[in-house]
Amino acid sequence: MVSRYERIAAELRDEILGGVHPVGSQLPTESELAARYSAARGTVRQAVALLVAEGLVGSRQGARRIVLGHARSQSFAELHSFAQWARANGYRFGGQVISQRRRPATPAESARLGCEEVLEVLRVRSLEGEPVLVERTAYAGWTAAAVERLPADCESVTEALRASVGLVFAYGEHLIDAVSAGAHDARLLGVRRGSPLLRQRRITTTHEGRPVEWSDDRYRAGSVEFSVRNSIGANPLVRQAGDLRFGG
Amino acid sequence: MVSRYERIAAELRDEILGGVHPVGSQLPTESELAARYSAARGTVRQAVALLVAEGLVGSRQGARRIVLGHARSQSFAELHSFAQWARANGYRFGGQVISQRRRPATPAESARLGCEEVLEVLRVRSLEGEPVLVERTAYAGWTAAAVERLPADCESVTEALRASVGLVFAYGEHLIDAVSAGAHDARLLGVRRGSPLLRQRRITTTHEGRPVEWSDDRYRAGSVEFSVRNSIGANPLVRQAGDLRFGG
DNA sequence: TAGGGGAGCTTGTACAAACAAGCCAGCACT
DNA sequence: AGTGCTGGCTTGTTTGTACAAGCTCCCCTA
Repeated sequence: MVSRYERIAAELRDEILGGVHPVGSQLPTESELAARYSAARGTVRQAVALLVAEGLVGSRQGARRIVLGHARSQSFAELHSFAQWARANGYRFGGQVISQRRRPATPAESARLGCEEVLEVLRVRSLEGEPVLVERTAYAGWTAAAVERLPADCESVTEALRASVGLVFAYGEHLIDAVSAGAHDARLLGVRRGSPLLRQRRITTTHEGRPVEWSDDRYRAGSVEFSVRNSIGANPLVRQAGDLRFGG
Repeated sequence: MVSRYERIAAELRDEILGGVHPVGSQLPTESELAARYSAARGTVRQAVALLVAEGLVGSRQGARRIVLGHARSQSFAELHSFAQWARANGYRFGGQVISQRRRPATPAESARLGCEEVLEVLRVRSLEGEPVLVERTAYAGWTAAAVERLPADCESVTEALRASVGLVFAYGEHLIDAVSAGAHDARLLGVRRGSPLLRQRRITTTHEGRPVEWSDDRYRAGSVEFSVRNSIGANPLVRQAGDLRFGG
């Protein structure tokens, strides 16, 4: 059972995406929406707050809310899992484990994952038949057995782990930058050495905040891009200085 | 005057950042917090919701809330404005206009900005004395006069426009990918041609949803990275397929 | 005609109350 | 020892009310 405010939000979102409320137009007031849906104003506020968080609608005190855009943010799962993202968008995709082995954790991994042994997995994933992503993942030791049981061409590791051992990836932190393709990456992706790659490093944790994996994903340039919407009120994406050695 | 829930959120955030609530520990319950601050439960919920949105705290129905991390997300202004971000983090920075001219809008610009003439500005920005960013911005025609009045070494265009003509950058949409440095970019940034660059294209609008600028910013690899936190509930960053020509 | 002052509207904040949904520890039972 | 269940605890949802803050537009005035 979805909650009332989620259903109202979905209905409004459909109206926006369907052109009932064009970009730049004003949304109905909270009172109007409350009357239309026979809901309390607070419930309508929750619904609209979702759309604001998605970047679909702009809001500020005193002024009517305005439709900002048509595109829709997708779910955590789609950002987290290549397979779920690709499937939700109707792409043909695949994946293949290139190598996999247990080894002691490096100091950095030990700090991030809180364990002494990791399972290192190297995967290549493809989109529409083209290899687009090299994924180097270190799984925390306590998950190694479950990961090793997965088939080498497992489409979605996220879903497989959830189904097999009930492991849920709940929170993630992502760092995004650009790097140059090394010889190995270049061969796996079928690009020239030195080509630009879009790198997404991420650490994922369970509901309890327990780290599960630390991954370094490198996308072939032009294959994938990240999109973020924000507003003056709040936004989640942050710029950070890299490890440039200044003054050197 | 900041609101009650924002002050409560700030206090809780300080406690988390100060180690009163270590990573992995449980936050006090809503009832406890409500009692401590003599506030209604709803107000406390608003405060905690802020921390959840920042990715600092994890939350799910039935279970106590858990502290997830120590780092804090910054504001829209810091993502949007290089100057505000750099200043807030204590970096020495600078900027210089390389070229600037009015010209007719390309079809793409016309569609995005909704105008027929744009002001094209090429800027280079530096961090700690090193050039790190090439910024190619197309300002909508109606802002051209105000932008042209700015000094060539204007530190923060955002702040200057706000101060001079009350123009507020309220909403943004950003696309992030990696590209290869062309000859021009390479010379401006002092890197070799073909080096990887982190590209952030963005469109910015006013409160009313009126487009102000369309910008293509290219960061030298290693100088800057983007960070995003998300949870299974909601997240704002989205992966998109680029313009890879499939099956070619 | 240009500008200032409100009036009314709209969103934001805060409180209170009740119930629903989900988690977890401890208990009883096998 | 392990398993299943239950009751209490905690967060999520919904409604209702009241007031504050900020925006818009109209009208009045200079």
